[in-house]
Amino acid sequence: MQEKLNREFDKLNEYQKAAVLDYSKALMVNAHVGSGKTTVLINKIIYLHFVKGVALQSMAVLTFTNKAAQEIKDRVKKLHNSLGDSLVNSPLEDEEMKFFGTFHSVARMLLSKVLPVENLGFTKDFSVIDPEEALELYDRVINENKFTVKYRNKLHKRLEKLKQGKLLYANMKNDDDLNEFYSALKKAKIKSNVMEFDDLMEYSVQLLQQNSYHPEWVIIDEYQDCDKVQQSFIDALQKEQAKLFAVGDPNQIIYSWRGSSQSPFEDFKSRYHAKELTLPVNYRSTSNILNAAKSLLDNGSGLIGIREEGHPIVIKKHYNTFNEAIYLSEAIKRLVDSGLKYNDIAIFYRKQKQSEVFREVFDNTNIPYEVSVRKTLRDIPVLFWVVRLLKAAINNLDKDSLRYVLRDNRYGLGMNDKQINKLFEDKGEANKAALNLILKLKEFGDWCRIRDRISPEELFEYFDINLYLMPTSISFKEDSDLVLSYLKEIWNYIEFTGSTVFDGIKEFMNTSSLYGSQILSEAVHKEQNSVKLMTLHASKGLEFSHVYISGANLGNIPMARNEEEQKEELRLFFVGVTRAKDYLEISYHTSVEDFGVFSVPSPFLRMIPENLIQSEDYGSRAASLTALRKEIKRNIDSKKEETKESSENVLETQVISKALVRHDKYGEGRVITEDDDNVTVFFETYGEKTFSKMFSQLKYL
DNA sequence: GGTGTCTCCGTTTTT
DNA sequence: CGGAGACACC
Repeated sequence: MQEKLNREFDKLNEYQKAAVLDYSKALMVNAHVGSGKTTVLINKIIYLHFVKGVALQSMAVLTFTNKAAQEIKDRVKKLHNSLGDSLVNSPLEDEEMKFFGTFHSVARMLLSKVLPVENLGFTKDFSVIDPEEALELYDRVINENKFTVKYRNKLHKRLEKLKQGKLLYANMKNDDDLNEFYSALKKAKIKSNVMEFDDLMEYSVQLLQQNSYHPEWVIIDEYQDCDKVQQSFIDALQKEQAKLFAVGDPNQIIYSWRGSSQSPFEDFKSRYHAKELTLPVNYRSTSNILNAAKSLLDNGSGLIGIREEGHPIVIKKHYNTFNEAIYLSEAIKRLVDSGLKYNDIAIFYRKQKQSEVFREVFDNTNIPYEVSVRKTLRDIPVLFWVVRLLKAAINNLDKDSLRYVLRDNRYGLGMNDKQINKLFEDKGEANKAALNLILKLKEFGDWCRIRDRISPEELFEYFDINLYLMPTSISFKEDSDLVLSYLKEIWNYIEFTGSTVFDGIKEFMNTSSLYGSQILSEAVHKEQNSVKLMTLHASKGLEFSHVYISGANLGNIPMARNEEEQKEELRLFFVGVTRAKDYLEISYHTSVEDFGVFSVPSPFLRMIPENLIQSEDYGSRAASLTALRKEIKRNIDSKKEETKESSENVLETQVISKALVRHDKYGEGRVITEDDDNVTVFFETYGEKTFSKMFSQLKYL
């Protein structure tokens, strides 16, 4: 056993090993990009468990996404079982990792299993509602109390601001009842026994502070993304007693816009007197790519590469996204012909909207692709309807779900609010179908209790679900298959937890909004061998052999804003660049229609040293090079006319000539000639030098 | 209730 | 710039 462990730890490099074998009370691991962060985390857990004898149940392992949590659990399980001496250790059960999960799922677990949530007015089987269910609740509370609330379509944002003590639409002529609404909402949530995502964190922090629970170890993945609430959650869990282990990369802070600290690492170190270790070795990228990435960092010297030089970074100028998409579909076909797989290739962009053109062109050119968009149960209406039906069945207090089931006109009964209110008040002509459904919902608990075994099919029949799916409709087969496979998913869970059908469904439904998208992602990822299209944000944590970053224009990457936000955009760009293992291509467009985006390459491109770059003008091989140039110039000029006032700096540096400039290496010099692409500068000590205009780091004085 | 003017905001997004 | 909503006025 000990030998096996040693062999396992010997696979690590010296820095990784130091982080794993450290036994400080609080340790922060500064894990550079591609340095084996997750491997260290897994080995740390195994080390603590087997060497230091810490039970897995007494570790809280916190991640941001379900995907990361699942990966950690899978890998710990695998490593644990491969090390385990079958005489001493039995295979690892999921139950032992019950405090491994996202911040929200661990908070929920604590609230429903450990902490006295009753003190706040909830019961242990409260359910978690997603933002859209919350919106239904908001509507109901506003209507019931006859509140005046303006800007209803931005209510979620307004509430968020309110919680931060700020106001959206601060200059409203006549105030509305937002504050009153907010306190009424709090009460309504307690009455319906539901919590929103934020409530999970807020309430668990509150109760943790008042009660004496803490785990032995708190282990945090991607610490740089912690927002203030998550930090106080860690603090409340730690309680000056639990030991801490956190990994993260300050160069990859890309979510501070939702309220993470500006310097999470410094905060952590001073708060917990934490020791810091570094993982510097990047195994992922060629040295050209890694050096380009380092040039984007303030202090990239800590990052060490081990790979060969590789292909230069290609920077391509395209007329617009459409032209680029055509070019890419050809390029991708060539790559695949030469042996690369579609899923080795990814295209990143700043905004979801940018994916539309790629989809269209790839559809027409038969390139298999997959776009990462947020998918929830709500994106499959039939499943969402069934979920609401089951929620109403297991919780008769959940009037919002009942309303949804009755109101929905595709699968439900298509009733309006007036009719539903009448039904609830026992007035007027009763709708027979509705009464029948309500009766079934009420009796569901008893129906479950008097049976030992219930199959998904029996449940399907009990509610006459076929009837609601409309057997004559075209989508009937598809819909009923979806429902049945979803029910089977629930039954797997019931079997796994060993609970009764009723309790199992209840537990599953109460948490479905926390894991909803995860269930779907497997269905969505059926097409494995496809080109992946995603936003730069979504690319974090992934890697691909070939990466194309599209639309590196000023106003897009970065979206021109204040300095602090620009720094974050640079880190976002850094994240995108460092996803590439072997080949990186970055494009910018000369014709841009988007509001706020300019026909000018991103200033970030000029930060990359020229010697790492191969700059290509797509279409320059065509005969009409000059025509194309002229067209591009016309475009830039017309855009300049339009936006003369709004954009000062970057445009101007390209208009001034015979100007005094400074170069990092050659010092001060004077511009001699300059055209669309190049600048020739005379330096006192070095003579004449010509630079590519887009990428040289000349400063105009 | 209809119409014209004014103001604010826009992007990224996990749970 | 363009859309959504509030507000003022008829």
